[in-house]
Amino acid sequence: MPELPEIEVLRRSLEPRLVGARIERVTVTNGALREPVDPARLRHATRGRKIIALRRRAKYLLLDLEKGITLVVHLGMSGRLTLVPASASRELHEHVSFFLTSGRRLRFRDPRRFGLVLALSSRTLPRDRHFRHLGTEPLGNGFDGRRLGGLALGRRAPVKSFLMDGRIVVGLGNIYATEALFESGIHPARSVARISAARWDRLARAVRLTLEQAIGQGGTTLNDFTDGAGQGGTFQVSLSVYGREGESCCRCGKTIRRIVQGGRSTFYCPGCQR
DNA sequence: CGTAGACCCTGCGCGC
DNA sequence: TGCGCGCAGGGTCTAC
Repeated sequence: MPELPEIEVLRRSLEPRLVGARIERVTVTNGALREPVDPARLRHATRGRKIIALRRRAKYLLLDLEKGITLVVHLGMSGRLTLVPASASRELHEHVSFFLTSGRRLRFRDPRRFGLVLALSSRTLPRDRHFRHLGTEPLGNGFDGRRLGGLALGRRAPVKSFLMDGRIVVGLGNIYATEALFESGIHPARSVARISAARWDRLARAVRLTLEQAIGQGGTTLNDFTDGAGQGGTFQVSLSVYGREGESCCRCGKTIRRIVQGGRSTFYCPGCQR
């Protein structure tokens, strides 16, 4: 479900409703997520605290609480975080819920349980093992072709795998890595050792543009992504190649192909991408 | 060191 | 209609 644009859309939708709210009660109905949730620890770290800010790092949503605690939420593949009335009935796969003093409840639902909910010290969070090795933010100031090309030095990986490696650049998953490569006319299997400076520039621009447009359209809703109010996005209709195997390329008319890289589907146009 | 593959888990759509 | 299969937006660990 969620790559950088979806998490950013979620962050923006929740921010005005959550900042200033206080966590009153926490329930954990199934703590068997990517890492087991310790209900007592989670309660102790969050109960009674006010939410003071919402941030995003990579695909992690960060809720800063009073007294130096940050509540970390990752949606994995199928996670959803929504704000509902406290009295709303419990959904299937609603694993963790934060009841707020405002009479609402922040609901974490995640059928596949690849997601993550944990409380960390805000101060040491950058050094935490989940964050320590994360690469550069593609919407940040320092991100350009030069930086990207520099990070590729000494590597030979296919450019698609390189873009999806969170130690290099964060936030790009299967959809947006695929789309950015189409936008920049680069074949996904091309080795990063064989990409010119001009192409790194084009790629960095395409990454930024694709992510910004997706955010502007509320993210990509293929099956189930929604923002914090349950609203879906529309970027799926703007996808040029992702999920379009066998269709004609919107630019050149050639048939879009699907290959498998690192166990994931990659879609590309053999006419436009070299 | 960098890279490829297996694995975690549930749900859905497809072909038979 | 029911069943088995392959596939799905992420991340981590292992073996080479």
